[in-house]
Order: sequence, then C-alpha cells, then structure tokens
Amino acid sequence: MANMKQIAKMAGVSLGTVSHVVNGSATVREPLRKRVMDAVERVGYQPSQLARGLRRDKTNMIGMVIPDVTNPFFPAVVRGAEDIAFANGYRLMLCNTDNDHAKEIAHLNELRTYLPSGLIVIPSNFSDLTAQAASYRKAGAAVVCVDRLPRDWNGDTVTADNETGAYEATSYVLRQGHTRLGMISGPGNLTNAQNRLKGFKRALQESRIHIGPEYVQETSFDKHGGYTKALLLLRMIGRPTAIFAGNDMIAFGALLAFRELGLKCPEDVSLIGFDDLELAEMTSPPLSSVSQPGYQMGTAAAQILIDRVRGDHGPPEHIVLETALKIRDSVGVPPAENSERVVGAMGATSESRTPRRRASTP
Amino acid sequence: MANMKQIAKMAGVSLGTVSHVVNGSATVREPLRKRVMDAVERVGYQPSQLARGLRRDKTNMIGMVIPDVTNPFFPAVVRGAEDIAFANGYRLMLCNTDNDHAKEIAHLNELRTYLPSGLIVIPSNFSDLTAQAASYRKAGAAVVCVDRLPRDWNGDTVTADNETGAYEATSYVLRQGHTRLGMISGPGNLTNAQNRLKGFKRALQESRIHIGPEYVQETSFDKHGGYTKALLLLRMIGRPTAIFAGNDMIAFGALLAFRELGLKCPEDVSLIGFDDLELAEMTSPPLSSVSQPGYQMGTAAAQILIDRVRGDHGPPEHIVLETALKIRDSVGVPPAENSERVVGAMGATSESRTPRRRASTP
DNA sequence: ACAGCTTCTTGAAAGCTTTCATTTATGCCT
DNA sequence: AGGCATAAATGAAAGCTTTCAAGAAGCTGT
Repeated sequence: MANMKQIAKMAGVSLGTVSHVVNGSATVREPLRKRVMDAVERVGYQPSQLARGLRRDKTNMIGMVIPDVTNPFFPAVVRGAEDIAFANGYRLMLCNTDNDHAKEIAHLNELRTYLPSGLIVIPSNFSDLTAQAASYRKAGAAVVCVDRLPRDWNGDTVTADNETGAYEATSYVLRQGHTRLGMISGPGNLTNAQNRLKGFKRALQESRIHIGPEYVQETSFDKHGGYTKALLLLRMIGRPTAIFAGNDMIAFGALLAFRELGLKCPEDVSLIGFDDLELAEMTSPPLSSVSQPGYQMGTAAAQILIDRVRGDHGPPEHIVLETALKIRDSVGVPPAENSERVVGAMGATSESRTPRRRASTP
Repeated sequence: MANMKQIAKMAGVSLGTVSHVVNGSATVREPLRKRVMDAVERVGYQPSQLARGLRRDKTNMIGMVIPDVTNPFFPAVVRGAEDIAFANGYRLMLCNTDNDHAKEIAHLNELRTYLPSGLIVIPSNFSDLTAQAASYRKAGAAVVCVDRLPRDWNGDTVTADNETGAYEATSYVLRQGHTRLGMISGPGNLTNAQNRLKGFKRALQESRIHIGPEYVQETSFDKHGGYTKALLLLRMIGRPTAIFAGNDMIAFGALLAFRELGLKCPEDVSLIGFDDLELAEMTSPPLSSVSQPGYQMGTAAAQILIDRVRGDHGPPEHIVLETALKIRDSVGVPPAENSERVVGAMGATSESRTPRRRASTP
C-alpha cells in the first residue's frame, strides 16, 4: 500500500509537508498543496491508522463492550453508537462478554493496547469496570457506561429511567384491578434490574398492596429464565393474576409458559414487559411493554464519548432517558375470583390440584 | 503503559530477548526467561498491538461488515464469528453498511489501513466486494463472504442452502393442498433471495402449478416490506391462500397485514417464513419457517478465515449449510372455495369488493 | 536593494515492536 | 585445556506516521 514517502517523492516535497496537507496541521501554499493532493488522489493513499495511532498515542477506535449481540436489545444500542461514531470518523470494535466477568477483563486488557479513543460499556454482572476505567482514563481514553452501572461507578452514564418506567407499568396494571402481582426480575446485581424492581415495589406501596417475597422471582434476562420462573409463579397457590417481566425476553418466556399451561393471556393472566422490542407487537397477544430507547442510548453514549475525546473535561454526565408505556393487549382485568383455573398438573403436587381461592387483599 | 524497553531494563536483558520470550520466537534459557516473565507479570505488560501490527504488517483484527446489526438474523452470524475469532486471539471490528454500497466502500477502505488479518463480509446490495477483496488479498488478508454473494465472487463462501430450504418449505405448503401461492421475495439482486425464489419456483413446477408473475412480489428484507406487499397480495382478486415470505421479518410484516385485514392465519391464509428467528415461535400463530444456522455460518466463516491466515492456500471453499423446515402453526389447509372473505375494503376498489372464485388448477 | 520579519518547508527524532545479522556464551571432544 | 560447533543473546534497522526545531523563502518598509 502506498505510504507517505511515496507521496512525498511523487509530489516532490518532504514527508512533513505531506503530513501537513493530509492533516491540515499547518498551512501549505497552494501549488505544493495541490501537488500533494493530486498524488494522494492518484494512488488512493490513505494514512496507516496503525502508524498514526502509534505516533499520536490514540486511534480512532472506540471499544464497545456488551454482554451479547444476540440479545435483541443490545444491537439497538450498538447501532446508535456506531452511527454517531462513524459520522465522526470513529470505528467500533465490538466485544461480547456473555456477562462473564473474566471475559470482560480479557477484552478490556487487550483493547487498551490498541489505544482506543474511548470505551462504551454495558457492564457484565459483577463488573469491576471502575478499576479498569481508571487505567483507560490515565491513557487518555474516555469511558462511558450504558444501561447498567458497575459498583462505585463515578464516570459518565447513559441509562433509561428504569424505575419510573417500571412504576408506570405497574401502576397501569394495578389500575386494571389486579391486586396480586408477580414480578420476574432480572439479575439482582444489575442496576437496571434493581431499579425496575424498585419502581414495581413503589407502585405497589402507593396502592397499599402487599405481596409476599415469593411473588418476586429473580432470573437472568432471557427467555429461558422467564419461562422457568413464570411456570413457578403460575403453579403457586394463589397465583398472580398479572406478571411484570423484567424485560421482554423474560416476558416472551412467560408467554411460552402460559401457553404450556393452557392459560390464556390476558383472560387468565396478564403480562407486561420492559424494552418494547420490535417484536413485542408480534406476539400472541401483542405484548404491552415499557419502551426504552436503545438506539438513543447508543447515540447519547457515543456523543458524550466524542465530546470527552475532544476535550470536554466537565463533571460526569448522567443522562437518563425517558421510557414510555406501550399498551397493547397483554394486560386485561383480573379473572373473576372463582374462575381461577387449576394449573400445574404436570408438576402434580397434590396441593396444586386443589382449587384455591385467592387471599383477599384490602 | 509499560513497554518492552522497561521490561528489558527490569529484567536486565536486551529488547530482542524480551520479544523472544513474549512471542516464543526463539529459545531463551530458563533463568533469563523467568526474569523476563516476572517483570512482565509485575507490571502487567501487554504488547502494543499497534506497534506489533505495524511491524508485522498485520494485526489480529478481523473486519466484520454486515448490513445492519439491528436485523435479528445478523447478530447470530456476528456472534458465531466473534466466538471463534476470540478463541483464536482475533478481535472483531464491526461495520454496518445499511446495504449502502457507498458506506460499504468507505468502511472497507479505512479498515484496510488497520491491516486486519481478514474480512468477513455479508455484502450489501450491489456490492463490488470482488474488486476490494483483491486489494485486501494483495495485502495478505483473507476475505470470506457470507450469506449472499456479490457479482463475480471467486473467493471463500459460507451460505445456507437457500434453494433447498425454499423448495422444501414450498413443497410442504403444497402438500397441505394449496395451489395458489404468493411469494414475497427479498431484493432481487441478493443471491440468497434469488435462490429462495428459485426453490419456490422449482417446487411449484414439480407440482405443475402455475402462478402469474403478480403473485411474486419483491421487497426489502424487513417488516415494512412484508407488510406492504402482503397487503397488496391479499387485496388481489383470487388472493393467494398461502404466502411464502423471503425471510421472517417479511413474514412478521405479513402477519401484521393479516391482522389489519382481519384475516386469520392459518384459517384464511397460510404463511411460512425463512430464518427461524428466535421469536418465530412467539408470534400469533407461531410461525412455520425454514431454519437457517446463522451462528454456524459465523463460526464457519471465521474458521475458514483463520485457516487462510495460517497459511491454507487451497482452492476457494464453498460451505453450504443445511436448512431445516420448522413446522409450527402458521400453515394450514386452504380455506374452502366459497369462504374467501372479502378484503381490502380500505383501498376500496369496486372490484375487490366482489367475491371471486379462484382460478381452478389442474 | 537590503535588513528584518513572517510564513513555509524540511529533516530528523520518536513512538513500540519484530527480525536479522552479529556477537557472546555454552558444551563437547580430543 | 584448547578449539570448534552449536546455542543463546544482543543491538540496530525497519515499519509509517506526527511533530518540533531549524532552515529557507517570501514579503515589507525604507
């Protein structure tokens, strides 16, 4: 591939001059400038990002570390980040951590040797990004944290207003007359899951509704977790008449559980999710969900990052994006008292075969 | 960050020796080796990938160029590629092209200056990857093409057996008794769309069923396209009793159209998709679809790539992965002749208000 | 036309590795 | 113990760019 030396020779100027016209780092008189540009055009010269990065102590890469591209919420964030990054001349290096702490560290350690301009991270479970970030910052790279925050995080953040979203969703369900709610929450150590749970509980409290701890189940943010926990919830005596799923994947799993148990949604059980994935409207029934702006989270994160790289040294930014309740058909009124159909025949404990009446609530 | 010079000084050896122990490029006697390793451990030294790449004329990056992460099929491929790449010490640089030829070129041009070991590409519409790839190969990088092939492609490929998959899906629909099928195909210039169409037509031919060209609609591989074209198909006089969607996103769009027209699936119209996205089982009704191993396509591509990088100079590989028909509930028997419900009231041409009987077929 | 000043241009150094030709050390044999 | 062959360690060059100090060229005013 063509290099500067060749361009310099072709244009009959020095290396330094070529560099200056390529980067606009000093004024070069027109005739020279033109000769250089012509040579650049002619051979399609593009500066080596490797050499440039080495010399400048910084490349135009942005490391993007996420749990798993395959999880439909994350690609939206990635895409948002990529669009802003690309438009500003930055490129994304994508790393999946699988929520695995060790893999996260491995990625972060190596990524650094590429001298990226920054890092956009959706932390894994038990991330100690805080320590790593310090070392990146020392090297002049900016780090912004998205969606969920690691322990003791003190840098820029972009999150959704999980608590309010969950609060509103729960309130909505409550307004339909449900009094015995179940929640299938995401991993307890993830701040987004925590905040959704908080919002859920706050809504309950305000309505003076009390539910036992067994009505709140914790699991991973995926279909399988949702399926398992929904099964568990629905086989309880005095099963919930409505379930709030910590995210849509969990909700999808719950839907599968409903189907398996022959429970109709929303006639027998209501369900509400979080994320409002593109496919939430496709399910049966169309899933009501809290919409969360993944794409914007990505763009916002990239924008902050780029501002930092360009010299913004202000105090940490904490962008909190609004959520919106998307009402579809998966939440209805609670079934009449005596209509609670028996369920859980497959697990077949003698208890669960006996119809129960639900505990009355104030 | 620590560099080799520091390690050399700490261990009391020369630069070259440090390099040799770090890379195992020459035998170093134990005492020295140990001193070097200790120093490396102590400061957590990691070689600069930038300097290394510059010197070696090659980095451990693999450029991954895809149309759009946001499109649920692609992340699976990305993930497969990332897993194999990571396990072999390679990292992925992700680029979205939006099927935009110009963006693809821009990415490809810049990516090259990072001296990646290779490129995994799902070409955009009208890609002329073939030309670009030549220049990558000249620089010693391998290029493998996934899912769809650009014009005149002569390199390694990993694709699904689109034609057979489509053939089997269509045959299955035919066996249910349908004789008037519609197809909503993907972009005509994409080889995967072409092959699916081919399979569809072959099945029809073998069953001696002839359909007019208006029953084959072409659109982009997304929900909106599916929605629009399904609407169009369903408002035809003698509407198809079953629709084969070029991919699941199109099928999802079609489902939306069914819903809007008040058509029940599969009672009024049958539908079958392609891809078998994770969410196909969640739709209403659960979507029958041709399953295509996205993850494996990614792993296979990465594996070939890595083999090439390691010196495999054999003739181009053309891996074709099998598809599998996933039968769920969206295909049923065709509705009885006289039950064709009127539809398309919204567009409201006088014709479409009149019930028609379908053209008889042999 | 020349001093003095400004504006351009230049060449070399530096950034961190790898690699190769050399030098130095080790071990074996007589 | 000395000589030789082999193995190990070294130092410098190269890879491509940016940047800085220094030199060259241009301009202004008298």
